[in-house]
Amino acid sequence: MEPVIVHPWNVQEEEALAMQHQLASQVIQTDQMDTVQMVAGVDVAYHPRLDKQFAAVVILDAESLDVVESVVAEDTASFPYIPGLFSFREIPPIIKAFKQLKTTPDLLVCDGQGMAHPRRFGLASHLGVLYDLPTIGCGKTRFIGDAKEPDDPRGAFTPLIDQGEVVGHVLRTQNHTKPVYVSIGHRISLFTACDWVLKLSPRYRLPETTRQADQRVRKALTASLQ
DNA sequence: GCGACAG
DNA sequence: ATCTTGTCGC
Repeated sequence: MEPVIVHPWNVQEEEALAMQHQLASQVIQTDQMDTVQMVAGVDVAYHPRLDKQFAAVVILDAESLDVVESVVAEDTASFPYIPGLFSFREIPPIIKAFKQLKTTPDLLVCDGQGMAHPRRFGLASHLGVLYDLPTIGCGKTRFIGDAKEPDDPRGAFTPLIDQGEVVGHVLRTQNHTKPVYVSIGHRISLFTACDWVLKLSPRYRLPETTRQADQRVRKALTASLQ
């Protein structure tokens, strides 16, 4: 599948910032999704030299959580890692992987933030707008905002607040386990996003989508080292 | 100026 | 993200 929006990636920091400001206005913060049957997960891994990168996209059956399709693409990173401009480093290889996909997902879960971002346009929002897909940001660690520690039971959450605004939820997906940072990517509400993260994390801290994508991308990376 | 800083 | 040894625990 191809993006519905195409824009240059060989940009400098200043232009990338301007693009984020412009594209952020297109993010939809309410549920605009059909019945979710296919859920996608995406992840990127790096060669020890940090210029070679691999992206994996997996498609899971939303009910059984079985993997029904997976693709991997290799690329050379051209944009440096700059906090706040993460998507300009990771999306190019992800676009390569998406081109190989036969299945169109109904929802995409990303390893990183959505609106929990300085300009409310993290990786998940960027991918959502580019592909016009409902997306969720599910990060392993905090990027911006402050929050109290959520209570013990799985499902408990606290608001993640930045500049007086709720930009995400700190959500506990397993009892006595470090919580994850959930935020709106695109075309979904924060509460629906948390419901999906919980549904996709029946056994482990991270959603199965992220785990499966991570597993495949690591395998591709390891194979390339031999 | 200093500290923080998705992956 | 990746480099790294052991270690504690289910």
